[in-house]
Amino acid sequence: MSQESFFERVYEVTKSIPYGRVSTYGAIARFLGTPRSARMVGWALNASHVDESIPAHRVVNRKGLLTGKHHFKGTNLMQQLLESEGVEVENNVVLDFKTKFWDPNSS
DNA sequence: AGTATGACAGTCA
DNA sequence: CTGACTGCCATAC
Repeated sequence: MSQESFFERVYEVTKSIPYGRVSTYGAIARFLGTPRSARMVGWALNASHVDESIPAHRVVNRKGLLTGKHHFKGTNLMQQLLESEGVEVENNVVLDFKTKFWDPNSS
């Protein structure tokens, strides 16, 4: 079974997000087998800041809102990274979110 | 063991 | 689509 904590699983999935794509907490949580623990995903990503290899900026809530933007080093760093990958962001919200959305389960 | 917290999701208006 | 309320899970103290 899983010796690794819930967090490590979130890291694996988050790092599995392809370039120019974004995912949601619910999708990740569901991929882990706990669709109700979307909040845990956010918590895990909060601790993910220890590992810079985790593209947490590609993870947004179901509304495509960059909720964790305030958790990043720079206030505009998260948006900057997304735009750099081809993901248009306006007012902390991902444009064409449904098009950029990537589901680990559908992958 | 119980309480408090959290980068959410789903439902209702 | 947005705003407000509730529910759920896991971690930390």
